[in-house]
Amino acid sequence: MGIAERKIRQKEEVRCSILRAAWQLVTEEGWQALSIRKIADAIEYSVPVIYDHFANKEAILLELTKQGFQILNADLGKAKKRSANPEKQIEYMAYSYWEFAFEHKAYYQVMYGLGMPSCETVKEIPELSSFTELILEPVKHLIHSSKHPETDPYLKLHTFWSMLHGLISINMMGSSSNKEELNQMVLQDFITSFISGIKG
Amino acid sequence: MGIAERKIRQKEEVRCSILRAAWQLVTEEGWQALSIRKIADAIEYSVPVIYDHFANKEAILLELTKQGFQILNADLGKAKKRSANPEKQIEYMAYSYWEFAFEHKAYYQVMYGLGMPSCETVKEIPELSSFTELILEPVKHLIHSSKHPETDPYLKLHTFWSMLHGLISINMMGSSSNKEELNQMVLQDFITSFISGIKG
DNA sequence: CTATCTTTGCTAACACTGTTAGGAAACAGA
DNA sequence: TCTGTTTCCTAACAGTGTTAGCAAAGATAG
Repeated sequence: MGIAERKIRQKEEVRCSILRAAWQLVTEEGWQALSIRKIADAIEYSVPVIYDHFANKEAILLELTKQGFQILNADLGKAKKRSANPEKQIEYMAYSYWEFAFEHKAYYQVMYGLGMPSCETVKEIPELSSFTELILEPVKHLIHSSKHPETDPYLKLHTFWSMLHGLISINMMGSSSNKEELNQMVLQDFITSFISGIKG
Repeated sequence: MGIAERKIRQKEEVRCSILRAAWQLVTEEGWQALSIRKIADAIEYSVPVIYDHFANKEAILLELTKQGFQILNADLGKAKKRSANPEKQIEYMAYSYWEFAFEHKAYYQVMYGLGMPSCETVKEIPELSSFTELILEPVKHLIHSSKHPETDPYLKLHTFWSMLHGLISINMMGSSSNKEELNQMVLQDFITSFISGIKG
């Protein structure tokens, strides 16, 4: 019965095209300008078809968020492999995270800028746990060989993530001039500060 | 001509009642649920009257943002006065900032959660400069008496603010259980990390 | 006191938004 | 061919921000 399979494939195709259209609209006009009707226009279907594939608008954004975390995870994985030294790993991952935020600005804004409102639902992103575990490992190593080996690594992970996110979000809304220069300094400042904070 | 003055006073009263109503709606239903029509209902005027006092919806939110920064500045000012030691001043101010965020959650979310979108306009908040200067002073002192007195204080201020904001925003969307405990630790962790980062 | 002119505040509309109910057409299986 | 399902659209509901245009009330001048 290849006929049922074709239907499934077609359905999947529509679902995909919805996400493609949504993503294009987000990059072109910002995620706040995203609307169901614009998506419907883009995929050349009527509005209710979208609701056969997604429960609501937020579900679409959530899917894009997942995609974002997948890319971020891949980037961080690569960065980590560049060294076996935990200290260097943390540094490279911080740079990688930073680069992701500014090179995939649209993704980052959907992932967090959508931000505080819908973040009860964000907990249910499995991509998020791989993300945390990726960073957790070198942090553990670093703590282990520090002056305070009893430190809670989850606490440090939390701090790492939060600070990095804060730096990025404050920077994103900032002066827009002297971008490259300041960013480089702020990031370096953060990394040394963080690592020296663990070492004691 | 007391008659013109009365008119001005009345106009100011309406303007005030708009902000009061807006604020009440924000605290009750969250700032995303705020709508011009709900405000109009609350103040018992028709919709267009609101546009005689504010250019648009965002202008109302911006006004609330300003109020938020005024309160925050007052809090930080008090915290600072509790000690003459720059190190302690930074610590107290960090605590104060933290407390503000969690006790005036609605304000904080309007101030930042409105966040990245409308933050080209946020630059034009004069309250923001007093805010930065308040923190800048102890940072300068601390740098001056550190191992690296040539460090840029603005860079450190930037780092301080960003990290604190990051900690708060990540914490706000978090597990909601073990709130008090974790928060206390994360905050303490940040402060020591930051100060030790300056000292070298 | 009346006529004019300005201010004030309303109704109604425009152009959107997310979401859904209900029906028509196309398609699959008997 | 007839029946039942799936697919898909039209149209509507209930909102949103924003504005044009008009009527009533207030203030000013003759």
